[in-house]
Amino acid sequence: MAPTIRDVARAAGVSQATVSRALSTPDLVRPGTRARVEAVARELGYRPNRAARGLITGRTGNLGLIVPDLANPFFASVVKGVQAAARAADHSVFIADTDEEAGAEADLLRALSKQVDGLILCSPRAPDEELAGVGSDTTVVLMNRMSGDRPSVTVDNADGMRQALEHLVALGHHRIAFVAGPRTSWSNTQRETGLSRTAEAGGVDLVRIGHFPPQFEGGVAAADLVVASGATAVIAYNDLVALGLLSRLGARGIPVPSAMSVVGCDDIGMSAMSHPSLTTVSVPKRSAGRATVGLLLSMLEAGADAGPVHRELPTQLIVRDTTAVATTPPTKGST
Amino acid sequence: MAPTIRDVARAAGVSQATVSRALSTPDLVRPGTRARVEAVARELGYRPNRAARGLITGRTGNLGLIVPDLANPFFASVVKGVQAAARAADHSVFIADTDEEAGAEADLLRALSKQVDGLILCSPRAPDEELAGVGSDTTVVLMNRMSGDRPSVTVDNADGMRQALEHLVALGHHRIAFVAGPRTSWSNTQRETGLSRTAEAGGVDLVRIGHFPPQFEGGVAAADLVVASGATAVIAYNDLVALGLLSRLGARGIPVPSAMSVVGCDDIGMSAMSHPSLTTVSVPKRSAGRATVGLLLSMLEAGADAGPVHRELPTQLIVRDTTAVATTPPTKGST
DNA sequence: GTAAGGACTGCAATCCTTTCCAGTGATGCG
DNA sequence: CGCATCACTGGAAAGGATTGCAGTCCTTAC
Repeated sequence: MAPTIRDVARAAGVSQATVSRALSTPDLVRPGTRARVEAVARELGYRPNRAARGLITGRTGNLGLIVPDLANPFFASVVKGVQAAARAADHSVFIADTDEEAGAEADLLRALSKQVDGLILCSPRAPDEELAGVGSDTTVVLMNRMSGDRPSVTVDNADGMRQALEHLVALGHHRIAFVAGPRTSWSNTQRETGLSRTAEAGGVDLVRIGHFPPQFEGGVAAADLVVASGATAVIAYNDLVALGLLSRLGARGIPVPSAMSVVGCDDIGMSAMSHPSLTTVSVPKRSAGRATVGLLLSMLEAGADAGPVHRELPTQLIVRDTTAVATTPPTKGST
Repeated sequence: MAPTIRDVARAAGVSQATVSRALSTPDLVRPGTRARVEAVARELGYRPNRAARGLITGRTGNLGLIVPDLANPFFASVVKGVQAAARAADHSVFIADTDEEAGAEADLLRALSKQVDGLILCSPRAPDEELAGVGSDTTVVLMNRMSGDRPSVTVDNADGMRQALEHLVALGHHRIAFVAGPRTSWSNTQRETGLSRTAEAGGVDLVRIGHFPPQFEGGVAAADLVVASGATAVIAYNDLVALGLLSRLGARGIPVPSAMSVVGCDDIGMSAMSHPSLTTVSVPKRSAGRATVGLLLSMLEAGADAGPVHRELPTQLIVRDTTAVATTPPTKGST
C-alpha cells in the first residue's frame, strides 16, 4: 500500500541508495538529483518505515516516559514539556503510568526498554537499590530525583522551601508546620532537609506532620493535625495537599490567611484559581520535561562516553493570597 | 549485545524457524523441543526485536492516542483506561497532546500513523470535514464523539443531561442555566440538545449562557452571567467549569446550594472534594478508554471487513451537596 | 594529454524476525 | 509391505531502509 523507498527510486529514476541519501544526508547527492527525489517523495507521500530504519540503525526514534500518576497535574505538565521537546527532535514518546505503585516501574521499564532509545524515569518513590538494577539495556535519565551518579534533572526543592520559610518568617510566623509527602519520596526528603536547615538557621519552630499521600485527600486529612499543632502557618508537600488543607480549614471555619497561612509547592494551574489563591513555590515543570529530553538525547548522541550529568532547575516562590502577617494561633480560648 | 533469535537457535540446537514457532505458536513444535527452546530463551534473556517482527508482520504492537489536553483530568482518566487495556493486550501506546489546538491534530495523526497499528482520536473540536480526510493509512477510532460512520465510542451525554435536569426540576427549579462549552465541541452539542429536549418536555425555562472554554476559568467568567440570568440552578459543561462557578459564587457571597444549585459533568476526582462537594453527571472515563481500545483491537483483528461500530456508554447522575430545593432567586431586593 | 582526485551514484550486504515450502521420520491403513 | 498422512523441523525468502565499497564521470593539475 504505502509507497516504499523502491517506489520513490523507480519514479525518480535513481537507486534506493540515492533516495535514502537524498532524504537523510542531502549533502551527499547532487542538488538536481536531490530536488527530483524530494519532489517525487513528496508527491507519492513517501514516509520512511521506521521499523525498517530502526532495524539497521539500531535506533527507534522513540522515547519512553514513566510517571507515577498522569492524573496529577504536576506530571501532566511535565509530560507536555517532554512531548514538545521530543516532537521538536522528531521523536515520539511512549508514556506509562505506574499508578503510584513503585513495583510496577520495573516491569514497565523492561517492557518499554526494547522499543525505545532512551527512557525518562519519573520515579520519586522507588528505592535507590531498585533503580540501580534498571537500565542495563537502555539509556535511562531520572527526572525529579537523583540516585547514585545516574544522569538526572531535578529542581531545587531545598531552595524553594527556603524561600517559602523565609517568606513566612518575614511575616512574623514562628511556629510553622510542614505536611510531609510520601515517606519514600525523594523530593519530600529534599524539601524536608531544605526546611530544617533554614528553620535551624532562622530559629523557627518547625513541626513535621506525618506522611500523607500527595493528593487532595492527604491535605484534608492533615488539616486538623496542623491546627492542633499550634502552628500559625503551614507548608504543604505540594499544591494538591495545600488545596486539601484549604478545603478542610474552610469547612472548619478557620479563615485563611488571617488565622492560618498556607503555602503549597509546584504551582499547578489550579492553585492560582482557588479561593483564596494559593501562595506556592513554582517549579518549572515544562522546562524540566524539556531539559530531561535534551539531556537524554545528548546522551544518546554521545554514546556511553558522556559522564554522568546532573541538571538542576531553579524554583521560585509565588506569593498570592494564602499567606499573611501572623496573628494569634487559632487555639481554643484565645481571642 | 542483546541476544537474537540466532543465538537462541544455536544454543538450543535448533533452527531460527523453530525458535520463532516455539515462542509464538507453541502448538507447532514438539513439547520437548519447545521446553528446551523456552529454557534457553529465558536463560539468555531473549526478547524478540519488535522492529524486525513489525517489518514482516506489518504490525507494530503500538497504538496511538491523541487528546486535546492531558492536563484536563477528564482526559487523564481516559488515558489511564487506554493504557490499562493496551497493556493487557500487550500493546504500547503513544500519546500526543494537541494543546486544544485543532489544527495540530492532523499533523500528529500523520506523524503517528506510520508507527502504530491503530489510532484513537479524542478530538471533540475538529470539524467533521477535517476528520473525513484522516485515517486512510491507519485504522482510526473516535472517542467521545461521532463523525459520519466512523467507528467510535461515546457516552450518553444527552441522557446524563436529562438526569441532571430532571433532578433539578424535582427540586422545584424552573429557570435553569446551562453554561455551554466550546462551540465546536461535539459533546457540547450533545449536551445542549439533550437539555433542550428535556426542558421542552418538562416546561423548564432553559437559559444557555455563552460558550466558554472548558476550564476552571471558563466557570469563573460565566458565574456572573448565571446570577444575572435569574436562574436558580445551573448546569455546567463540565466539572472544571462547575468548580469555577463555585469559586466565583463563593467569592461573591452567594451560598451554594441554598441560593444557587450547581451541577457539573464528568465526575473528575476533584469534584467530590470541593466544598460543598459537587453534584455531577458521572461519565465512565476509564471504561470508555478501555472500550475504545477493545473496539480498535477488534477492528485490527477483523481487518477492514468489520463494518462501522458505535458503542455508547451510560452516564449516571451523582447527587452530592451542590443541589438543593429551589428558593427565591438571589436577585437584589428579594427576601 | 594523462593521471590523480573528487563528486555522485549504484550494487549488494545487513539488520532480525516470520512464514512459505519442502523434507524427514514415524504412523496408520489397506 | 507400501503408500498416504501426519507431526515436526529446517532452509530460505521477504520485509524496507541504511551504508560500505566500488564504479563512473568530470575536473584539475602537472
